[in-house]
Amino acid sequence: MTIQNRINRLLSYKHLLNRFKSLGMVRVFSDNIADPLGISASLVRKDFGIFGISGSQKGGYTVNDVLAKINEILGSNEIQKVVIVGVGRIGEALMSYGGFQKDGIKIVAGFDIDVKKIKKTGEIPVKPIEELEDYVRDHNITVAIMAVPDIAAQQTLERLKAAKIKGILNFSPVKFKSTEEITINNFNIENELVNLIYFVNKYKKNGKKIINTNH
Amino acid sequence: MTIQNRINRLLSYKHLLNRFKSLGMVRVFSDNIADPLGISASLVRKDFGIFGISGSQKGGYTVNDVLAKINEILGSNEIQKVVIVGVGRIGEALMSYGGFQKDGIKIVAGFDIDVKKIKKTGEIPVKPIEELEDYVRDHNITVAIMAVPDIAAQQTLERLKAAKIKGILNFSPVKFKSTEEITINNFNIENELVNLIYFVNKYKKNGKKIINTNH
DNA sequence: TAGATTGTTAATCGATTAACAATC
DNA sequence: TAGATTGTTAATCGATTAACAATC
Repeated sequence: MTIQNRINRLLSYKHLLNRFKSLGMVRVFSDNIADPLGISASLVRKDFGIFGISGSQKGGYTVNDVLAKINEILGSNEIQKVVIVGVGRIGEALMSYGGFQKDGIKIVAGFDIDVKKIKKTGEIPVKPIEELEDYVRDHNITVAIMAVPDIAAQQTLERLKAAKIKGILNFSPVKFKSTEEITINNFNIENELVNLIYFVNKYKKNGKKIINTNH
Repeated sequence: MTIQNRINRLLSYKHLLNRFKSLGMVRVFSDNIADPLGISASLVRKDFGIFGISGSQKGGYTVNDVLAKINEILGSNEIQKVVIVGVGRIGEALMSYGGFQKDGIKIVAGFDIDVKKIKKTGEIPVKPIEELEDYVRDHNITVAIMAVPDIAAQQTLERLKAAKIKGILNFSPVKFKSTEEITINNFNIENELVNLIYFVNKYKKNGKKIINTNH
């Protein structure tokens, strides 16, 4: 989980530094970054060190340099093409959401088993699921979002595997395990809700003041 | 983060034990649970110990007893009422999703600023945002799902705080920090995607066979 | 130079696992 | 009893933090 934490922090650094930048700040010290994020300055410096971001003992880190380096590391400069399988309400919501662009992510196509969903026009086409494999190969896609109902989950996974997809963000209620061939990150809403409810109702109630970590 | 991990594991145990049960299994050993989940039997026993689930050295744990205890711990027996603020595509998707029931969670109302979304009929009513505070007080709601666009996020948070909501599952693209008064779990799709893309394209590419942890 | 910050090593902290005594 | 599993303590492992030498 260490890499995931580090990449998540990198994103936090990016957002914070962009805000610093919009305030006109040019240079920052590790403390300036650590404090708002509630982590230690050592960790910021260690993260930077690991990713080859260096500063100076005099003036800390240059905001623009750090941002450029982070974008380079995260690949936000090239466009990362992603497909969505399952164009229900969640799939549609993600397709119409414009916020991925700033991270260099572009949803290039949707796929669905239901012919009524097929749409050749519009910004993002919706294609029949049968075309997934060819599309993924022809457009060199490695990552897919899976937003299908539980009964379709297993079958969809097989299709994605057959298409040689390497990473799946899985919104279906069925959890799947990663293997060497395919990385699957499960986005399980039920789990999150149960967790939160437990925390709020059971744990915090006992007069304890535990602040949750937001993952 | 320890509690969250433990509760997540409790949910995994629950799902696995339900499958064991459907196969007709009556008793299980800690090994039987640990292996499919890829954790150690010690951890299973430790988790059980912490939550007061006990077994016997002879026959391990009784499936039904463990399930009953887990449901009790998670509060899945009583109905946990949750409201949704922001009835866009994601909000609607969650409202129409029937899978929360098995975990004892019920979405009892939606709230929106847009009068066109208001709906008095139907299974789950959609009310004007102005009624949130009264509703939350009258129905003793502690947890809310926030599914609003970024521009509405800050304002919505203020309303939820004013309504004395204790826990928020935040689907908006704006991250918020938990405080002592309110626990906020951010469900940030962009982060997840950037993470996954980095992992698949950059990290795994180097011939390394790292299996992701699915959180 | 004196002061302050980086880069890096050592210490801490917490979660998970291994080991094993107790016990059925 | 012998064998196997639980419950629990000690060891390990990894991530974060503290400390500090190097350096601007």
